Amino acid sequence: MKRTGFSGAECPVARALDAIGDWWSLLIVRDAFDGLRRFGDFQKNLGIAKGMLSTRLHTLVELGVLELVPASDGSAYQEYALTKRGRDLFPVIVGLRQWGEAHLYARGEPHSDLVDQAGQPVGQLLLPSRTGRPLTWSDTKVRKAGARKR
Amino acid sequence: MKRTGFSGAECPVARALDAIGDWWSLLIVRDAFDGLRRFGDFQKNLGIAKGMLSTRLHTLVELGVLELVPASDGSAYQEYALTKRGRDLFPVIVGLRQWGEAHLYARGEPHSDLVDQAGQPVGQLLLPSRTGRPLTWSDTKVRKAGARKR
DNA sequence: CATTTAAGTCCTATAATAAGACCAGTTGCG
DNA sequence: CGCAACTGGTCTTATTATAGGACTTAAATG
Repeated sequence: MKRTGFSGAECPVARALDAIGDWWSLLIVRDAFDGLRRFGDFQKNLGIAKGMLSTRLHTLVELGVLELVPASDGSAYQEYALTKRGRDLFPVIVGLRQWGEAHLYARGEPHSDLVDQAGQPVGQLLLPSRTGRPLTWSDTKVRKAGARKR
Repeated sequence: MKRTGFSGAECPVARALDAIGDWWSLLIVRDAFDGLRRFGDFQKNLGIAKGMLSTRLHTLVELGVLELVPASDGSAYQEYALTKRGRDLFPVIVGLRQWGEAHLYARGEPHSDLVDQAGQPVGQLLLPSRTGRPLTWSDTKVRKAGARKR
C-alpha cells in the first residue's frame, strides 16, 4: 500500500507536502538555492544514495521545480536548476531555516546564516494582511473550500 | 540502516527537516493550527494509522512542538496543543500553503484559503532585510558557519 | 591514450508507513 | 445503574520507501 496521498486535497498545505514532502526533496531544493547544480555535487553534499537522488531529481523535474539545463561550464553534461516554480519555494526554505535557528541550536552553537548581499542578517519572515499589517497565527483562520465569497 | 540524520547539521534547514520532516509531522502541525486537539480528530481528519499517529504525536511532544493538556471539555481525556515552539512553525505552514495555492491547483479549482479575522485574504509571506526592504531569493546568500563577524 | 571522474542504473537489505485486530478506560443514554 | 458506543491507544504483519553499493557508459583530464 502506497503512502497516503494528498494530491487531491482541498488543503494547499497537504498538496504541497504530497508533492515535495517526502524525504530528501526539500534538502535538494535547499541545495539548489545554495547554488548546487551537478548530480555529483548534490550527491556528495547530501550523502544520499545515487539511486534515491536520481529518483528525486526526476520527480522534481517532472513537478516543474527543477529543470535540466546544459552545464554552465560548456561541458557535455547537464545541470539541475530551479525553475520559477522551484524558486517560489524560497519562503518555505526560509521558514524552516528560521524555525531551526530559533529552536534547534544551543546558545552559541554555530550554524549557517542567511544574509543579504551586504552580508547583513535578514529579518524574520512576515505575513502581512491585505493592508500590510503584520499577522500572527492567531490573527488568521482557514476558510474551507466552498465557503467562497457570499 | 536508519534514514540519514541531520540532527548535527550546521544548516538549520537540515536540522528542521531532521526534526519535523518525516511523513505526517507537518500535516499534524497543520491540523493543530486548524484547531484540532483530540487524538481521534487528528486520526479521522488525516486518515492515518493510529499506531503511526501515536508515534508522531509522541515525537512532537518530545520535541516541544505539541504538549499534552487536560481536555478542554472537562472530561478525563487529554488533548494535544501547540506550544510556542510549535506555533513558531506558522511561517513554514503558510509557506507551504502559499506555494501549493500558487502552483498545485488548476485555475478555478477550489481550495481552502487563509483569511484574517475579518475574512479578508492575507498577503504573501515576505522576507524583510534588516531595514525592512523586501528580499527575494536572489538578494540573499547563505553564509557558512564559522564565517562569523570578522 | 589510459586513467579518473561524472552521471547515472539496478539490485538487495533494512527502515518507515499502512492496515487492522485488540484492549482498557470513559462517556452517554435508557 | 448497566450496557453500548466512543476514545485513546498498543501491537502485529504486510507493503512501500530509503540505504548501500556494485556496475556501466560517457566524458574529462593529464
